[in-house]
Amino acid sequence: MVRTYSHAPRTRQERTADSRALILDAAVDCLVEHGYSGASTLVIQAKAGVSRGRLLHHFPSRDGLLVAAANHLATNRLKQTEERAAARLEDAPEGPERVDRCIELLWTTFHEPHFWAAMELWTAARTNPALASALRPEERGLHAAIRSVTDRIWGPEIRANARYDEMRKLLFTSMRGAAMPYTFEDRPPSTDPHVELWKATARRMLFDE
Amino acid sequence: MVRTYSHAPRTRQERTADSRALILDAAVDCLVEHGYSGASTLVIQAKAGVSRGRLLHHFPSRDGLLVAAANHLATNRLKQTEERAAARLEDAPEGPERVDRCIELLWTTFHEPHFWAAMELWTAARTNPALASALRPEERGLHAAIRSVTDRIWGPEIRANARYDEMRKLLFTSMRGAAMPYTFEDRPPSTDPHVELWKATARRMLFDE
DNA sequence: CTAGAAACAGTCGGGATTGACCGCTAAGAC
DNA sequence: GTCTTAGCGGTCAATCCCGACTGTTTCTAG
Repeated sequence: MVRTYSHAPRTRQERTADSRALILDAAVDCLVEHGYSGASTLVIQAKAGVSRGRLLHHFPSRDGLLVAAANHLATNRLKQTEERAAARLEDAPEGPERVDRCIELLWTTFHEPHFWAAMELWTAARTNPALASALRPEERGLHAAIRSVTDRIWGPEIRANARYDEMRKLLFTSMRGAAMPYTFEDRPPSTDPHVELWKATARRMLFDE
Repeated sequence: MVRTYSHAPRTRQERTADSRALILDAAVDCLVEHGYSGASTLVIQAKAGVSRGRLLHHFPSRDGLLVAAANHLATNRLKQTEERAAARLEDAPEGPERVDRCIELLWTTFHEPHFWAAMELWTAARTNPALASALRPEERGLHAAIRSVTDRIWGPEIRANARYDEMRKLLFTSMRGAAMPYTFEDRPPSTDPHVELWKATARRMLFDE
């Protein structure tokens, strides 16, 4: 069957950009919904609502598609975190009371779709060298960006603390480690006992002594 | 082709136990080598060196096999940790010097094959309810056991410390979180900068103030 | 000792997945 | 205006994987 293009006339650049974004968004969604092994090209193309030809034209191999999805995810994840941070930063208090708010805010970023998508990619990267090479530089940049966002969340006052850097690293890794079991636990992460632990530890590290 | 059994005569119980162990060990190996999606029943049966009939007789479905592999892994992981701990505990000093040794020992458990196998299962469990249900009780038991092993590693002196429990939880989750990026990083985990951070933090939590 | 079930061995069909491929349309260079 | 090529649409062959199934041997209960 032959079908004429129904799109409004567009430049090639626009078309390519649209197609890629459409497909990559779908790929990330599928990663979240079905996991790495369930994110087949067929499922992705269905989710994106594109033809097989269109998908394969832009991403000739599944590996390449998922590598691109990894990069796509990194930039999006950062953008989202920045927006969210900006939104919740306005009425944030200073001093010790700010600690609790910050920890709660940071903890939420560890059970969002983007986090799970990233985890799928990390896990898959362990046995997929192409994916690992793609992830390495991307995650480095992302990490630096995450750090700057985190710094803004905590605010200049806390950031000036001598123990701030240690606390930041410790909480970041601890939260990631605590988030993992929620792949199979179904209770709400917001009630995680670690939250209180983090609050107490952060307060002690920053304000005691 | 018809082939007579070449095995020495054995009871059914023994045979079943042998077959299951053989297959489950292979399944865990495949999980480590090829990841969850690469651990197909065909690959596992090849690794185990068993016929298709033998594999399917004991594990009629791939899901069931991987669920069983999860349980198998849990018990083995614990056993191994206990042995290792016992071996390295003998000449361990007491007091602050013990802290460094303990942290190094604990950190090694986060880049062993068993850890990666568990991570594959956790990740897969997120989009696989059957696996998630199997993991939940198993991990609960494992967690309790891990805790008791950890307690013995730290020793009674440190364990008596008021902040011990907080420190233990914090380090455990932080190590897990710090271990994840090593799916795509290829530098040696033993040089991870977090190690120094953990040592400093633990010492301060336990002995300062 | 004998029946019946467990413990295999090996084959096969159905379904899913991947990427090659052929053909067409429209964008953009000249 | 024409010509080249990017951007698709849709089909197909090859492959892989899972689990059903058939047949055979060994254990074990009675």
